[in-house]
Amino acid sequence: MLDERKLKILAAVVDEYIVTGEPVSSKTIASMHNIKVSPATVRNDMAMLEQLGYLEQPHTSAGRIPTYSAYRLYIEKLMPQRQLTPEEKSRLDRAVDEVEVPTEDALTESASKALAELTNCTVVASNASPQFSLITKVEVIPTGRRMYVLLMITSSGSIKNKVCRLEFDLSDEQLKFFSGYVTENLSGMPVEHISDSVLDKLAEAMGAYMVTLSPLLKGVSDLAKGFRGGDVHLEGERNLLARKDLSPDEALRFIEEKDRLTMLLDDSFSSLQVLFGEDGNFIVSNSSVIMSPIRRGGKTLGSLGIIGPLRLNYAKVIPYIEYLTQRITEAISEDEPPAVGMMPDAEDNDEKK
Amino acid sequence: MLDERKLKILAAVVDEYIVTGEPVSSKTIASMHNIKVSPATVRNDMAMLEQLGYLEQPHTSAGRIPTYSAYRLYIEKLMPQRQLTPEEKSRLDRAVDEVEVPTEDALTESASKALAELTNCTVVASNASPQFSLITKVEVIPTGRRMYVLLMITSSGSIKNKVCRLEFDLSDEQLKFFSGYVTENLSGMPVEHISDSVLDKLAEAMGAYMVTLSPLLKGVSDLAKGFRGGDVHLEGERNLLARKDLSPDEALRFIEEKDRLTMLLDDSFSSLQVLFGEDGNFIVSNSSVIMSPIRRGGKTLGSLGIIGPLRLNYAKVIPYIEYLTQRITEAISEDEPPAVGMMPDAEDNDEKK
DNA sequence: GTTAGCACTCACTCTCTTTGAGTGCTAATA
DNA sequence: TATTAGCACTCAAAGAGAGTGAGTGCTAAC
Repeated sequence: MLDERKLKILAAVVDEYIVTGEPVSSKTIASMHNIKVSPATVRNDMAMLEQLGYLEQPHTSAGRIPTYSAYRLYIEKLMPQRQLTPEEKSRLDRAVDEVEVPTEDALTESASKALAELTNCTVVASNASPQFSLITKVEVIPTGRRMYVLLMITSSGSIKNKVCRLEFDLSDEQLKFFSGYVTENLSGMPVEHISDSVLDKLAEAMGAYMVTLSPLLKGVSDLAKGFRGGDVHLEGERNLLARKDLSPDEALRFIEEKDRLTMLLDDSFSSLQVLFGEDGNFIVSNSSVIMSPIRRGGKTLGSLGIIGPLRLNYAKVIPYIEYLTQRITEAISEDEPPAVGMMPDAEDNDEKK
Repeated sequence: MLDERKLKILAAVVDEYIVTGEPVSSKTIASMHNIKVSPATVRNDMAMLEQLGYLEQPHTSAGRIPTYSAYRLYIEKLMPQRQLTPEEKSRLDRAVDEVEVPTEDALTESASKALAELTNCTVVASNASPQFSLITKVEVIPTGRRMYVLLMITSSGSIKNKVCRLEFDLSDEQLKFFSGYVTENLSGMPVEHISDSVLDKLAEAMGAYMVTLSPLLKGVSDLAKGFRGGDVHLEGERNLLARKDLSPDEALRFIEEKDRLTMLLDDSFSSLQVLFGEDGNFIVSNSSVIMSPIRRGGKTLGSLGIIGPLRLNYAKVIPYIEYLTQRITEAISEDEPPAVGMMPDAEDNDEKK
């Protein structure tokens, strides 16, 4: 039913439409070097492709445009398989290699910037699963009268802080006790497990200190909440808003409600995934979202991808995304698993240059 | 030349235009209860006001719209003087009072949110002068093998952090030495004074430790740079982009280049200031920026205001801004001056309830 | 199975007309 | 002298045809 030529024609229509954004006519297709038949034949095939749901006409006397099915088929089978050029490769490598401290977060951030720049699209980075984000350390630092900065660090490399004001000044011992005790008890724990009940137990165990320190515990709880709920971060929002083929209203809404994206992503998808802004979902109409996972030890820690117009240069962009996520995946697994609850004590290290 | 009636008519035109966005006709004005003359008379006055540069016509057979001069006059003299209702007052008070730790930054942030919500405009908050942002504390915290979080806290209450990776593990003593030494030497210093030469001196003085710790000093320098350059922060960007009477392109550009706003603000303006998106400046055309300073000890620490359409409900919005900035100004000066370089030692404090 | 030929469709563009809100001017009025 | 009624005038905006041409589907010939 879908013989070679029809597929070739379909691919040509998609290619052409991606470039021009105009409905594609049989004449245009027939004039291509790799198509050796007349416009009339192309028309017949196009009519067939339309019946099969791959093409549609805005109106009777117009050319054809691809349907979502066409894009899906195109991405899966039809599009030209491109290799990254050495220049592209080195540009992408740079984004990964220049990161000083290769945590998941830092790598993703640097990669996002590069990707946004190279594709002129908006980059989407999701920290899919807070259950894989473990608490590494909790620290309290005095900063002025009765003011304390509470610091929480997670295994993915995120740091959040919060200023707490207490009723009392705390002694050095108290501070040390608190951070030591909390770190010891919480480190290695997934952020999303920090519930009020966990903290209540902690408070009980602290006994005498409790009254004094409870505002700090409250702070810990607030910080943990801040980490929870898969973050979705966008880079280069302007690229989305600036596109004239996307509705600014919808784009704005997407940016505001970006967190809802996590729900649309297959819970622990293990390879590249493409979503379209169709009917019901909240993705901008006429846009596509391409996401690729960042994995470690069989688990999907997060994902990186882009949102762009439906008529996107998939053949160019997809290899970028695949390469970057692969490099990041490598980078975080070749690094030793992040230390958990480590509290370096006063051991003298040799200091060779 | 500008008798009472003409001013009344001008005010009425501005009021009406702000509401409808359509050119205002003589008939509309004449039908208002506080105007007791016929359309013909209004027309005569309007012609006069046009000659004086307060009104203009989009085309011959249209009504009049206000010019920038008209808005200026309106804001200065003409607009109705409104008192805040008790509800409004309490809503604004809440934004200031609910801030747990009343630093300039935290107050401004909370106020921004409230203001954006109440006005449906985009809120602009500027931290005008980094020279008034003093370093309060620098701290290093170990977080995994050879990884350290560097923390910098300023007098305005901002906290920034950076992860550094070293070649060696540091002992507790080394860490303590570093943060103590750096805090001692930098605290009280304006962030913008942290230059490479200052740090070089510090490095020299550290002598033996230097080689080991120099990546940390580099980190300090990076952090200080991050604080520098008067921050302009926007809240509720969507309100700007969503407005149909403003160009999305320009709005986007404004959001991206928001920092340029500091240059347009009078260096140390001491009372409410209104800017319009005119001719050359980069402010969105047809928009107005209203900023009011936040001061302390005769110095302008920052400012808070909004950017909205030219046809803005000034009579409502300006009192909001004035009230909020005044409350913030009070809040930060009634608080004791922020402790500088304080490093609480192990002194036992009494712990009465 | 492919293609040339041809009638047909329909968005787009252009021009022309109509409409009506709003003005400026003039002459009458208080 | 200030105000107003009356009227001619202007011009953007909306609507109505008419013409154009890119593109199609169908049929019949190759």
